Amino acid sequence: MHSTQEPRPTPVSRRRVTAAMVADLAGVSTATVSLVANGKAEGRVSTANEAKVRAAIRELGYVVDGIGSSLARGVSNTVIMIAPDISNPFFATVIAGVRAALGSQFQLLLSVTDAGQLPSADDTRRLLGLRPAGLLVDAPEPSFLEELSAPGPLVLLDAPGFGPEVPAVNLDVAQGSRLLAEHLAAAGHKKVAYLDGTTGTTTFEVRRTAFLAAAAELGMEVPAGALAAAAINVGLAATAFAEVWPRWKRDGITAVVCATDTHAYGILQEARATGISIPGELAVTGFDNLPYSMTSSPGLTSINLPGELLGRRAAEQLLKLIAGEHLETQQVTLESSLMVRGSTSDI
Amino acid sequence: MHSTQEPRPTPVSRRRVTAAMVADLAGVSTATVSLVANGKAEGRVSTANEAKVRAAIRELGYVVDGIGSSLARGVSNTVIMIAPDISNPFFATVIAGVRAALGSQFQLLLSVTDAGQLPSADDTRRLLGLRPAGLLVDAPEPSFLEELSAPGPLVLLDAPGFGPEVPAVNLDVAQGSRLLAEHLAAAGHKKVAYLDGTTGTTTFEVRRTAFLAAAAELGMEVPAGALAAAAINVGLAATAFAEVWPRWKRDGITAVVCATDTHAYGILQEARATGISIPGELAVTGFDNLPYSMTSSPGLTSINLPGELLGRRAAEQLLKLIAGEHLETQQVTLESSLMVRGSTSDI
DNA sequence: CTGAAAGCGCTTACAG
DNA sequence: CTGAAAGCGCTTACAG
Repeated sequence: MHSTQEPRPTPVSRRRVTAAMVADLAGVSTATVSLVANGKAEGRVSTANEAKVRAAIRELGYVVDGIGSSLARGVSNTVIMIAPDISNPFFATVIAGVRAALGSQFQLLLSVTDAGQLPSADDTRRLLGLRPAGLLVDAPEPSFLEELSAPGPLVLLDAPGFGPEVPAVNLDVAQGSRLLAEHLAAAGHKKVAYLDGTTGTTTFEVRRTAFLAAAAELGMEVPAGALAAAAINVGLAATAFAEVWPRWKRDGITAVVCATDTHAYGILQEARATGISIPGELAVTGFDNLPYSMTSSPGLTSINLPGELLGRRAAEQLLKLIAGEHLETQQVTLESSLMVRGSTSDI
Repeated sequence: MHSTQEPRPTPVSRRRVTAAMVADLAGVSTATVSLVANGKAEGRVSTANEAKVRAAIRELGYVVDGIGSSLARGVSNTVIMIAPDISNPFFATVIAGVRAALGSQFQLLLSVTDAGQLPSADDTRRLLGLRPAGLLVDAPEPSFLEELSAPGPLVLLDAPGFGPEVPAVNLDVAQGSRLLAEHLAAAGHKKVAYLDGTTGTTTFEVRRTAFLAAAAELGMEVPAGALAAAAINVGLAATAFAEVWPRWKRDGITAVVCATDTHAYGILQEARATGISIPGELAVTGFDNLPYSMTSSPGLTSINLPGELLGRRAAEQLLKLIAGEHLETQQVTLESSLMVRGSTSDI
C-alpha cells in the first residue's frame, strides 16, 4: 500500500477526445458532430459540414463516448448475455450464433458466474445499471425472473419451464429423446438402461422423462435398477457404469442411453478396459453431439442440438424487442437431430 | 416491420428510481444520498440522515445508476476481459481466478470474438468507450497494443513476446517442455518425435523450440522427419499420426511429445485402433492437462498449466494498477508442472 | 440546415 | 454535517 501523499504519475495519454473538440476543429456545433458521428447526417447536415466533421473526426481520432451517449439516450448499445457455464464447447457455438445475428450495431458482453451458479439478484441489478439495450439469459433457473423488475428487452435461451408470456428460444430435447428411443427400438433392442446426470437440471429431467415415455410406448422395457446416475465426468461415469453393468448384463440389457456425451465417454472407456463389445454386447448413445463424439472409437451415436441456431434465433428475437416490434412467436423451439455412429450400429 | 405510426406499448415498469427520488423521500440532498449509497457516509453524514436515506433506498429499491455514476466519475466499475477463445475448459478456470481476485467491487464482463479471432481495433475502441476501470486481455497477438492509445489500466494474460514494460502474467510453457524432455530422458528414451499444432501460435512455437533444445541438451535425438503437425482435433491428429508412424517406427522412435493433449488423444485413439502398445512401444505426452487426460486409458502424461492462478494474479495486478499503485513486477511468470500418468510410464 | 440549450443521473469540490 | 451547483459527454427536441 502506498501513502496517499505520494503523487500519482500524471497519465501520459492524450486527454479524451470529445465531440466539443471535434466541433471546434470543424467549426460546427456538437449537435452536428453527433448527427454525423452517428450516421444520422442524411438530409440533416449539409454535405459541406458533413465533410468538415468527418475530417475533424479522423484527424482527432474521435470515438463517440459510450457512457455519455448511453446517459443521453437512456440506453446503451450493449447487449449483455448472462450465462452460467461457459466451459462447454456447445456454448461457443451459441455465442457465435448470437454474434452473427447481432451484427455490429450492438456490442455483446458476457457475464459469467462461477461454475453452474446463477447470477445473484444483486449482480443482475448491477448489470441492468449498465443499461443494456437487451438481455440474453442462458439456462436460467425458474426463479430467475422473479427477482427482476423491469428488465427491458429480454430473451431466454434453453429455458424450458417458463410461462408462454416470456420470450424464449428452446431446444427440443424431448424430441431428441424420442429419436433415440425410436432408433434403438428399430434396431430391435428390448431392454434398455438410462445413465442420468446428478445435477437435477431441468434439461436432464426432460431428457430422461421423454426417453422413458417413448421407450414404454415403443415396447422397450427399462427394468428396475436400470436407472443409474453420475456427475458429468468421464471417470465418474465409468465408475458408475462398472458398478451397475454386471446387474444390467444379467437383466438382459442391450443398450444404454446417456444424459450427455460425457457420460457415454465413460462407458466407452470402461467397456474398452474390460472388453465389453460396443455395440455388439451393448449399444451406447450420448446426448449433445460434442466434437469428440465424431472421432471417438467407436464414434458415438448422439443427439445434435443446434447451438449456433439457438444463439442466432435468440438474438434475432431480442433485436425485434429492442426495435419495439411485436414477436409473432414468443417461444421458439428448435428441433434436434439424431447422429447415428458406430456405438449403436455396426454398419 | 411495423409502421412508425403504431403506438408502442407504454412500458408497464415503474420508472427508473433515481437518487433525486430517494433524496425527496428522505428529505435530504442528492449529495447525501450519493454518499450513503456509495458507502462513503462514515464521518460525513449524520447517523440520523444516514438512517433516513437507507430507509428510503430500501423502500424505493434504489440502485445507483451505473451510467450516470460512470460519467460523473470518469470511469465505470467494470473490468472488461477480452478473450479470443472461450470454448476451452482451461479458460473457465482462468475466469474463476479472475472473479475470485476481483471480488465484488468490480463487475467482470467478457468480450469474446469468433473462434481464434482477435478483436478488431474498432471493437476495442468501442469497449474502451464503456470506460472500464481496467482491461484484461487473454492471449493477444503481438500487434494488439499498437492499435490502442491510452488504454488505461491493462494486464495481459498468456502473452509471451511483449516488452517488459507492459504488465503481463505468463505461463512458463518452456519450462513445461523441459520437464517433459527430462522425464523422457530419465526413462531412457533416445529417439523422440514431436507432434505440433498448425496454427503457429506463439505458445506452440515456444513449446516446440524449448522441447527441441532440451532434448538436444539431454542427448535425445529428434530425427529428420520426426516433426509432424496437425490441427487441434482428435481425428486429424490420429490421421496425421497414422501417416508418419511407419517411418517413426522404422527410425526407432520410442516417444512422442504433442503440442496439446488433444493431439495426444488422437495418437491414443489411433494406437488403440491399430494395436500399438502405449507406453510399451511408444510413450506419449500431451500438454495442458485437460480434464479428460486424467481419466483416459491409459492416463495421459501432460503439463499442467495453472489456469486459476493465471486469472487470479492478472486480476490482482490489475487491481493495483486501478488503485494507482506501482507494480513491483511488471511481468509475472507462473510455473507449470509435470503430471506423470500411464501413457509414459508402466508403473 | 444549424446551433443554443436542456437534460440524462450521478459525484464532488465548495461554501456554509 | 449539509446542500446548491457545476460538470461528466452526449443526444434531441426546439426555434430559427
